[in-house]
Amino acid sequence: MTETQTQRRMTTTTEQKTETEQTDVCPECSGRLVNDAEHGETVCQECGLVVEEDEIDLGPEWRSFDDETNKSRVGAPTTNMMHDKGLSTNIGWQNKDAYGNALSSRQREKMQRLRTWNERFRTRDSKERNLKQALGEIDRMASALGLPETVRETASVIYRRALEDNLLPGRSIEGVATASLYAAARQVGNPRSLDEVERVSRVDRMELTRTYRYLIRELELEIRPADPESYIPRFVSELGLADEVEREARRLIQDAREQGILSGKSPVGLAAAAIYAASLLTNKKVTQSAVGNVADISEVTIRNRYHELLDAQAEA
DNA sequence: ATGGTTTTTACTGCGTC
DNA sequence: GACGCGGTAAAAACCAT
Repeated sequence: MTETQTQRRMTTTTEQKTETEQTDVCPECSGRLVNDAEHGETVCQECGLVVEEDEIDLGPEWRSFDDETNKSRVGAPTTNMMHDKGLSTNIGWQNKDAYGNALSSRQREKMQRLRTWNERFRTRDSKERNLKQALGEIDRMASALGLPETVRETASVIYRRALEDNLLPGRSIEGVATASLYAAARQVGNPRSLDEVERVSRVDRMELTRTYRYLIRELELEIRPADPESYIPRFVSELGLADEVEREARRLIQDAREQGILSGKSPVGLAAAAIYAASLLTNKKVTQSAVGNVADISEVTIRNRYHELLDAQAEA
């Protein structure tokens, strides 16, 4: 591109004061990149390549509505650091008016009342936002895990209780939401393993288990160890196996339970092993690794468990 | 923190298709 | 030779104390 062309382009754009120069260069043609804040784009001056789109111009509005001198609307850019994006009202603590003069005692009392109310509204508002975000999160994870409505409702009840009891401070909304969902799924007998929950959550396993334990303790939730049987139907259908296999697997678990072999072993592992054993007994064989995959259990564990299950079966 | 239990990882050998 | 399976040893994770 020649000098004159560049010049011409520049003169047409310099009027737009919102446009700012950048030091970056175009990945395509090495031309100069220009940030066009008005359209929310970063474009190349040479070839017109749009590098970034959908940025939001947080600056004052360029257009003026009334007289030509006032070209901004009010307020500072918003920030995500505060729950209300810094848009709420703050009332200063000093008993001075806008000019720094002391207030009369009557005025002081009034200001005190205003502070109290403002604080009340603000915290209520913050709780509501908190809840909204958490419930959205619970909903998202629940659908990702294919959990029914009842689980979501239970989860949101648990979350609300946590919020009411002020269990949130020091913990992330994400974490508590995830733990609530995990607890709810177990409570209603439609459990998901920690692995599965962790996969759809934004928090890591440590935070999840820690928060979960905390919730159980503080809210005194009664949650028994998950029943291996409750995992069986889901895994069976994911493997595309017949109902026959499911029945057989259930029977194996029940027999084992009567012999007291179940305690201490991971319920998911037992379910997986029962399915594998059942597939052998019914001649509908699936591989250990296939079962292991849908259940997130190692083949070794399946081997160990299914031997025990078959032994227990022989005893009975 | 610690120790006991369970699960996982990695590796090896065997039989089959 | 790849695959499914069985077994083992050592590491890692989990849990109650």
